[in-house]
Amino acid sequence: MIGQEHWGLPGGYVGKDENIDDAAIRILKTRTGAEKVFLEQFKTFGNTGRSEKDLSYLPESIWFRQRFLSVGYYALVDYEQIIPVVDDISTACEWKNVHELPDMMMDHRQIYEAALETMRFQLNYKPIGYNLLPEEFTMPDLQKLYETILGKPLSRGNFQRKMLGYDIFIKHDKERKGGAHRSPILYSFDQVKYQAALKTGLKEAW
Amino acid sequence: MIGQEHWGLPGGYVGKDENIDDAAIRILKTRTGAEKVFLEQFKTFGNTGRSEKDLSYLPESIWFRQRFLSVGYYALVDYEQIIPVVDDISTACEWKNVHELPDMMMDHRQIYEAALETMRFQLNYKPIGYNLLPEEFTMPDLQKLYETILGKPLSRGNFQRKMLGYDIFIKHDKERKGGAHRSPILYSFDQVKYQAALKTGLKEAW
DNA sequence: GGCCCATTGTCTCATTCTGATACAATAATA
DNA sequence: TATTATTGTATCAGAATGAGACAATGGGCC
Repeated sequence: MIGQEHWGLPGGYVGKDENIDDAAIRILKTRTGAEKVFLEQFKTFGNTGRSEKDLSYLPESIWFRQRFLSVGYYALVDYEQIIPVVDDISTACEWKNVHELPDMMMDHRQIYEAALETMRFQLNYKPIGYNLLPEEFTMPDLQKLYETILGKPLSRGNFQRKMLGYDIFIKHDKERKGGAHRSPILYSFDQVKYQAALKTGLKEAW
Repeated sequence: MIGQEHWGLPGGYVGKDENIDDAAIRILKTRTGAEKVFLEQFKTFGNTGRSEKDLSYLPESIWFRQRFLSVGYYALVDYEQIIPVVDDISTACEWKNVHELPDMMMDHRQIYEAALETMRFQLNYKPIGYNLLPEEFTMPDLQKLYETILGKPLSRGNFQRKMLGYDIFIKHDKERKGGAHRSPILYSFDQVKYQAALKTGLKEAW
């Protein structure tokens, strides 16, 4: 952020004649190039005085000197395929490792944590992996993805049992060779079932 | 709503120097008198053209002719203890039966449905009942509350087993007499455990 | 080619959770 | 005292979950 030593989460304005969901799609596309990925609103942040510091040296017209709301959205993308793009008010834009997050401006840390919490929670109800894994992947691949998001290890056997129980995969008749051990079976997502599961959810509640 | 034949959900403006959570608390208090009840943000609505009708006969300054966002909050209150209060731009404000909901302005129907969905979902993770039931209540009372929210009947025995398993109640050594049948046992919420369950959630996820 | 090792697929077992149902307890009433 | 409606509680089968075992397999090594 120009004139600030702190990083911030990427964001942008909502156009006066733009739906907020469309704004999220547009901003994601502008800043990352990503399209048609999982993108969901999770929470709106609207505390006053969100910027603790004295910002009077900045022009009054700048957004974070006025009253504003941040409608939080999070997206799931494959970071290797994404090149972050700087915007007008920033000096840099890049990926950061979640285990080495720098200090962030205003309440962005809190926003990040709310997004993470929502995402972990959603993991129980919505399938993930499409767009995050290659077209063909193995169960250990998928498990690593879940473990990364949850930040903790999962039991192999039980993970596989649970996932396959969801019945959203297409099993291929081939394995991925490589490594001095048994080869894992390759799967793809069954798009029809995957999309259906996204809508109806993986679990019933009551 | 003045000049409109349709009803709307109660709402209000956020002050320029007011946190949105505080605004929700204030508006709830103003319109219902309720304080210190369960009140939670669930979703933000920001489509353009949310009012389908031609509103050009109204002054441009009126809020729903301009661009606006609605940050949705829902509260749980005992409707017998609440008297809805009219605001400046409305002609009436009253309770409606959810099974006989009138047509609502703009996207308020959608907002209502999102709130209901969130609430039903949360039922699995957060205890409810405090402020909605009298200080002392029975398991059948609580079950009726759940059934009302979920809109479907639940099995008696299993409901009781599950609830008591949460261990958030204080069991009293008395029953509520009345009716030609066995008297149900009276319970209260254990405030410490109840509040703890509100924070940590009733279920673990992964 | 035969042996070893790391990882994977799959099975089993015990525990817990859930849905369905049954039955005994109890208060009001006749 | 018998009847009835509702409640408290137990039981049973099935599903879901956590922990662990074991066989299968591909590559490296000799």
